[in-house]
Amino acid sequence: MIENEIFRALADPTRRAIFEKLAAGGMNASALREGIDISQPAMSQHLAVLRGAGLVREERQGRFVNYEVDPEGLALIAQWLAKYRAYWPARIEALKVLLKDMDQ
Amino acid sequence: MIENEIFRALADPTRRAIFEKLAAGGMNASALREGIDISQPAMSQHLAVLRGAGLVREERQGRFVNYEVDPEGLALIAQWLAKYRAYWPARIEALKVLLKDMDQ
DNA sequence: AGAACAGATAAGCATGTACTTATGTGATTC
DNA sequence: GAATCACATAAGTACATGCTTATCTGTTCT
Repeated sequence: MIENEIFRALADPTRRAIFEKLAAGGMNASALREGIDISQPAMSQHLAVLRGAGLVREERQGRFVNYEVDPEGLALIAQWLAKYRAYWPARIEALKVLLKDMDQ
Repeated sequence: MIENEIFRALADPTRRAIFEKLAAGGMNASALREGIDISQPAMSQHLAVLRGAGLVREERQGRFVNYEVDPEGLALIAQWLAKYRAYWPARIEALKVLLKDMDQ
């Protein structure tokens, strides 16, 4: 069940920070470390977890490995969230805006 | 940062099962245990975590405590997710449907 | 081929987490 | 008011997790 791995992956604040950074644009593991106080192996391990959850995907580029957000994982979160739409408060205007964006 | 507590709360499959059960309708802690093989203290602890994350709220009713989904937590997940809308694949039709619902 | 570099993997360790049993607290019933 | 019930809290334990240092793999450059 990958849903489990997604939530487990996002449960760690460091991993959410990495993911957020990647959302601004794909980059390699070394570039990702800049600004985040983290060792090389730790970053590698976090990326492996994010990758296993389908939140991130990698692509070898020479001796670098470029990482980028994988929409797959986000889609699964969206699906999970959609199950509980009956409870979303009407005041979440952000989501309405979002829907309009998607309808274009 | 409650965002952290939300994802940590949902990282546990038992807690997600509890939350899902509550989404079908509010009920007390004993009723929640039915069908889920879990001890009374464990259930109580899980509910405390879900409550701390803003995913669930409680209401004393005599010697029972009724639990129900708290939209607050779901709203925060939606907000988190909305930050990455640029990456949502267009094929998530479910969300479009959902937006139409909200526009009504 | 060998040095240098980007990154992954291995192994060990300290802390966190989910459970257990035991007990405490508040409300109801007899 | 004493027993009972619904639930919370305490304390202990086994396992998971995130880190560390050390080492390995794969690629580039001279």
